[in-house]
Order: sequence, then structure tokens, then C-alpha cells
Amino acid sequence: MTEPTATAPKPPRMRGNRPAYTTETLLEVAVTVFTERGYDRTSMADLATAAGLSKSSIYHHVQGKEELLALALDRALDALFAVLAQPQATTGPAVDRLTQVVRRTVNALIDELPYVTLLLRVRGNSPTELAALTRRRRFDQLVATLVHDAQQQGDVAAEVDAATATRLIFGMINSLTEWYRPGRQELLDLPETVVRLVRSGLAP
Amino acid sequence: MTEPTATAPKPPRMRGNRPAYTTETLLEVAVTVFTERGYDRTSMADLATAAGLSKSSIYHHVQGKEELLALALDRALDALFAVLAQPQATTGPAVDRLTQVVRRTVNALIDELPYVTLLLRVRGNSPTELAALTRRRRFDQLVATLVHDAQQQGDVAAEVDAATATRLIFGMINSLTEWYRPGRQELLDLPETVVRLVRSGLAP
DNA sequence: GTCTATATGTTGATAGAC
DNA sequence: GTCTATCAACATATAGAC
Repeated sequence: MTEPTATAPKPPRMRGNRPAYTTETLLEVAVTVFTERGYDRTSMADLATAAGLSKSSIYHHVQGKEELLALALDRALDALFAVLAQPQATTGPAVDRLTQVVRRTVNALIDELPYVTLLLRVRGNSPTELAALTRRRRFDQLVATLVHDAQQQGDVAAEVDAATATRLIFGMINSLTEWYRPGRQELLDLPETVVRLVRSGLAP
Repeated sequence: MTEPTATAPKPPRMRGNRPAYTTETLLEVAVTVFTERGYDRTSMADLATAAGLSKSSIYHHVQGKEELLALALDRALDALFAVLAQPQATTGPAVDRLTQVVRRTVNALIDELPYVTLLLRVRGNSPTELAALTRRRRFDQLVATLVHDAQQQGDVAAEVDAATATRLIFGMINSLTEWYRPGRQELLDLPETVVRLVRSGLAP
């Protein structure tokens, strides 16, 4: 698209025949390291080592450490809002839509694990983190509305506070980032287990 | 006890008539700051400012920043294990014991909020943190046994994996540290709400 | 696009006076 | 028990050569 010629655009290659980094591929490395070591504990030197680059080369792709964080948090939040935007989340009884949202959120969390993990560890210590928390709160509010609607329709216990139940349910879902590791729990059908616990708890 | 005389032992007072710090009172300040700013982001200068002390005075009470963390984590874990040690957790049908453990864990978490919050944010980045995580895992395992027993007795759905259900339930409970603030949700009877969700989910 | 070298600030911790 | 003064180590970020 950018080249009107017939030849395929050759990505530039560095020493050792390694393709040069793009912001996207660098982000992938950064998020992994951030999630493993924690954002605060990760120095630009750590990132450089993990990427096989020098510190200053990283500054060619991003303005600084915090921009990498911002990019990662946006990606996680985009994945969450995509769950609410899907057709199944907008039609039918509220309790069914809620079930779909729970199921798909678990899947989104598994698909974008390192990004969402990072998002859930953010505590609002910078404008970047505060913006992410605000956007995340908006997501929670939309789901709380769903719980509330399901209550009005008699499909969810009227005894519980909708906002509290939403927080507890997402506490449950989000805890996946604490213990889920790809290739370990695949046999358990986690989305269905979570849906079951949300809808009927441990009851036989 | 330490003084056989009739005069009450006078705690030493510093300028401004402030009582001198003990390790315990200093810990209280430290944990609050750790929880607010995050352990990593908190510098000894931050602690000193919050305590109204100089940096080096803190080193009179503890060996360093990490010892404050270790003391705080031990306190949180002691509170959790106290829940399992109580009589109601050792007799009767497993499902009833589990319910008691859930209820009391929520209460312990509320009572020792800053300490438990700190514990739940620890990721194992130092020997101190690793030791805390190991002890915490032991707690989880004991509860998982309870879930498993309740399953055997037919009081918990056999379809769910006991270890997974335990993780999800504690994910729910532990999420309290993310949003519970004293003096805000007291009217909701959180322990009962959590017990209800654990036992029967959102079902009416 | 990547490098080496370096500027500039902050960190956890210590020494020694009062 | 608390202070002031000081340190080496490490942090983020920049400058300029290739």
C-alpha cells in the first residue's frame, strides 16, 4: 500500500539477521518483562537486555518507559470494551447478556493475558495509570447496569447490591491473572466454570 | 512487669510531646504509606516524611525497608491462619466449615485491611516476598481441602475442580482490598453478601 | 536503527554528633 | 532516639557518531 512497486516491502534487518524492532514488537517484549518483574522494578536497562537492544535504542521507538505502559494498558482496555460491543451483549434478557459478558471477558483475559495482567496491577500512580483506571471503571459501570437490569427482570437475587455483586464477580474473574498460566488449565473449561460459579455458586 | 516500682512506666516523649516510635507504631505508618503509594515507589524519604522522622531514625527501629515489609506480611498471614484455627473451622459438615471460613476471612480482611492489601500485592520479587507467597499458598491449600471435602459430602457441585473453585472464591474475597473502604459499605453486610455469592451465586 | 558515553537526579543505607 | 551530612549504586534520559 505504501509502495506502488511489485516487490514486497522488505523489513529492515539488523546484525544477526534479526528483524528491526517496531513499536509493536518492542511492546510485546516490554509487557512480558513488566508483568514478570513488575513495572516499577523494571529499569530501561532490563528492557534493553530483554530486547537485545541498547537502552537508547528504545528511546527511538517510544518517548520513555511510561509510553510503553500507556500502549499496553490501552490494548487491554480495548479488549475489554470489545466484549461489551459484541452483538450478544446488546440483545435478549439481561441475565443472558451478563452471562455472555462474563464468558467473553474470561476469554479476553486469557487471550490478552500479559496486557490485562498489567492493567489489573495499575494503582493510579501517574496520569497514565489514572486514565486507565477511569476507563476501567467505565467498563465496570456498564456491567453493573447489566446486573441491575437482570435484577429488575427477576433473574438475579434482589438481596444483593448490584454494584457490590459486580465488583465481587470481577474480582473473581480478574483473579485469573494471578494463577492462570497458558497450557496448564486448558482442560478445565475455565469460562464455563466461572459462569457456573457466577450464576449458581458452589450449589450442587 | 519490667519495673517492680509503684510508678507507672512513662513512655519516652520527643519534641512536641509526641511519644517516641516503637517498631509497632512505625510499622503502622509504613504499611499505610506502602499501601497508598506501593512498596516499590515508597522511598525511605517518603516513610520519614510520613512518620515525621529523619531517614536515619527509621534505621534505629528496623534494619531496612524490607524488614518493614516482612513484619507487615507476617501480620496479615497470622490473621488469615487465625481464621482456620478457630473452633468453627474444625468441626461439623465441610460445607458449613467452609462457609464459616469465608465469612471470617472477609472479616479478617476488613479488620487488617492495610496489611492484607499489602500481602495481596506481593509478587515474589525478594526472599521476603517469596516466603510470604509460600505461606499464603499453604492457606489456600487448606481451604481447597475443605472445598474438596464438601464435594465428597455432596454439598458442593461435583462439576467444578476444587482447586480452581478455591482460587476463584478467594479471588472474589481478596478483591475487597481493591475497593472496600472503611465507613462506606458497612450497611451492606459484606460477609453475608460474599457467603451468598459463594454458595448460590446470583441465583434468586 | 543502533550504538557508546555521559548528564542529572534519586535511591537505600551509614557515620558520628547531640 | 533523633539528628545532619554524606555515600556508592542505580535510575531515566540525552548527545552525537556510525
